[in-house]
Amino acid sequence: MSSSDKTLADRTYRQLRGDIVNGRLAAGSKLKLEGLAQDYEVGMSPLREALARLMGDLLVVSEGQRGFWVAPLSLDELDDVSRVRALIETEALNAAIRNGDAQWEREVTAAFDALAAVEEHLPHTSEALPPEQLETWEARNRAFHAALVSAAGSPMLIKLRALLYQQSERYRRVSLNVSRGWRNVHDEHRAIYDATMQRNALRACRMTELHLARTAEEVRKAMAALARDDDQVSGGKA
Amino acid sequence: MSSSDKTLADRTYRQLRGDIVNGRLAAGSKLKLEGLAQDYEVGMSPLREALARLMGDLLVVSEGQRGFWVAPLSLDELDDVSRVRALIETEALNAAIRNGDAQWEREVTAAFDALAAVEEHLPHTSEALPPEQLETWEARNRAFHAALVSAAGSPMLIKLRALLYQQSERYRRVSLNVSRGWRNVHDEHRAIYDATMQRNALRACRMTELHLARTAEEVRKAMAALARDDDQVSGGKA
DNA sequence: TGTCAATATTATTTCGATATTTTTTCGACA
DNA sequence: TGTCGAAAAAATATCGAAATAATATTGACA
Repeated sequence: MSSSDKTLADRTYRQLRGDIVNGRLAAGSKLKLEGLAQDYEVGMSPLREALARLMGDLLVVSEGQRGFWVAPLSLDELDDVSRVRALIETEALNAAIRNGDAQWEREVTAAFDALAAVEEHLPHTSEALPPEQLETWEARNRAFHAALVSAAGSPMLIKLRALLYQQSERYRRVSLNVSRGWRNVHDEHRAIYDATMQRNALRACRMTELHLARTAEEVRKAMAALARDDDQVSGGKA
Repeated sequence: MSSSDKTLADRTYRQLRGDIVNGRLAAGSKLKLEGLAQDYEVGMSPLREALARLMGDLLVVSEGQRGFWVAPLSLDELDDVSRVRALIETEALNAAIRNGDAQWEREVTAAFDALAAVEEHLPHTSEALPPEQLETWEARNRAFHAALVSAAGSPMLIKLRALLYQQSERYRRVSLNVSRGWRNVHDEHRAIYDATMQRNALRACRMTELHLARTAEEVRKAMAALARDDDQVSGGKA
């Protein structure tokens, strides 16, 4: 499938990662090895190798001799991830605005335009979004935020940012499955884009912080609602 | 060996990690699977699982169907790691000084005292340090820096800090094998400790930045010297 | 009825061998 | 002599089953 799928372990790693991030594999659920091996059509070796790599991405947790689980999501971790992501993301954006050349500007603009094309006809009401359109938005949102910081000149900062973005994406997908109303996220993206193009690092970082904080707040509400529902359900059964 | 060595893969992961960080496995060297399996007395499955996890720690790199290598060290990456580490470490220290309670103060003090006990009779001259004493210093230095930020209240910040500390340690060990002179690193540790105990976050962070920058500078010189020697050697042969 | 231990079951972990790919070697040919 | 390509060697990647550990079940006993 992907470019660097030289081995089965690579392919399985990517498939599992996608299924965890988009929530197809539920947070906290047990990963039964035999079942996974059948689902992904691989043997134990590449499967375990993929799971070991996912531990490094903080998407999977394990306990010796007891197996693997999808890393759980929690309100506390949401706050933690959001705060650290804001730190890393603003640091990277700041550096990118300092270092970025004309080529970078073109790439950011292209990514922004592609994202804008999807966002301009997002439902403002609480309609459900077709899954295919959601995936397009996710991909372009990811590409836009990645393009912004791509000129930071720091591979390590980029790497940590990618890790944290992925964590955030997991949380965001939860909220998209609960409250299907889209706040005007496009205005926030445009504010970041404009400030970046004006090389106004301070404003670009402030707008980024605001953007991340608002997203986190939305997720927090969705998770709190979910937790209430779960309590009701499990409470009703008990 | 370690506490959580429930599986062979765990044990092998820890052994390999230690051997990479302390330089026993040279940076950039090829990791031949059969040889490693014999050295560590394990089969392919736990070995590959351990290597996959080390990729997440940025200690091992791989290329599909071509195997694994110890992640290389470079001057560029040294700068990158040092800068990002300073960012994370000061953020964490700042939060710890804000949040730390009396128990935290006691732990930091205990870690500092233990470190001081080793550092006070370090050779100021360019004597070589006995390996056993070096390992003691490494362990206590790690424990001191970990204790400082332990009250940051942010698991993610702590996790990223640990990753970056480990990267730095790899580089530092290079310089310790080249220039065996110890600068007065104890004064720097004491300055950080004192400022922290006075809850002077600004000063504590400044002292930390200085400490990290000086260490990086020392490593940079050592690596530059090494690179010159290597050029001579490979140049002489070519 | 409740607890505990022995047993059965299920799941994870590991090994050894095989399949596949890459790298090296060697010889034909220009 | 140098280059190209085919065959041999070496190394990686994968499978399937055996070994090991954790969990669930059962029945004896208090």
